[in-house]
Amino acid sequence: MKVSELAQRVDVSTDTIRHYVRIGLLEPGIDPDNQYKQFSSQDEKRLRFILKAKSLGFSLQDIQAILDQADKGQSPCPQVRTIMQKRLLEAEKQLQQMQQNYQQMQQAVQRWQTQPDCEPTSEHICHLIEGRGDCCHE
Amino acid sequence: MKVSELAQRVDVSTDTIRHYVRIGLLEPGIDPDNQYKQFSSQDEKRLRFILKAKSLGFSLQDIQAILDQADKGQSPCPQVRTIMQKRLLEAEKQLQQMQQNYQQMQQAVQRWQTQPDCEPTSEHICHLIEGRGDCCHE
DNA sequence: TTGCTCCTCACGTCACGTGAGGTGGC
DNA sequence: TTGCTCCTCACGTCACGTGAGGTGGC
Repeated sequence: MKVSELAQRVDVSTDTIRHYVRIGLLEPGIDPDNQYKQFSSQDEKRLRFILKAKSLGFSLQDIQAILDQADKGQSPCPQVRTIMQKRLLEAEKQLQQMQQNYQQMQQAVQRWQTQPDCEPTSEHICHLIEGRGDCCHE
Repeated sequence: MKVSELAQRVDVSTDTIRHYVRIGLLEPGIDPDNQYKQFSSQDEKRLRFILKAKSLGFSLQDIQAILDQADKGQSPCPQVRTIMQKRLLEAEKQLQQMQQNYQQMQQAVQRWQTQPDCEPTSEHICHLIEGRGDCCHE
């Protein structure tokens, strides 16, 4: 099948598929007459696998390594477990970081509700961002 | 002061400062003799402002717009409030997304604890990623 | 002269998205 | 011929980090 058909079947953009081909995750056949890519049902399975792995937090590089291993006929499972551990730790840190940031943002918005708008001075650019306290009224 | 001194004082890398200069967030003077950048204490304040704004979730583009407004002598506060609303909503969505992903990752790891490693087949690349059920032992 | 700092390109990161410019299929 | 799809560059996104190759200061 052609790019657009595959794209429809698995519900991704043709650009995404082209990207995966570009970086070697997918290797479709090529029609020698017109250079059109020919995707087999194996390619479709491979693509679905890629998307599933992505949704579990693997990077495209991770997935490349996993597929390489499997293509060699060896079990990718040990690698999968190792990488996932790493990604899980990273995700935890990121999540905590995001939660902190989010709280800070919320708190800022709350504080700002009782603060007026002010003109910038040579000392302060924006009192909302720079901290609490009043501003313009000397 | 020179790049490295400023970098030390506000605790960022010289590369970060150079980046901000490159995109116009900072506009230090330049020593005509040696092309060295000369940062004033106003530049330092500006940099501290940038970092504070960043920590509140503003993008560098946001900050550029805010600084432009303030440089014109006008109050950046209304803009600041508007942008923050937008960023807050975005952050909320991202946070929820990350939380969902994180849960999925955790659940996957749990399931995998009772699943063995298996060789890839023409039908399956990695049963861990592809779903539940057993694999190799037909 | 040595070792440190400064400088400017220019490319890499991550996972695509987006033109531009050209071709095949019906 | 028209309108749609396909193709390949090649650059943009975000906030820097990282060489490479060269220069100033002490």
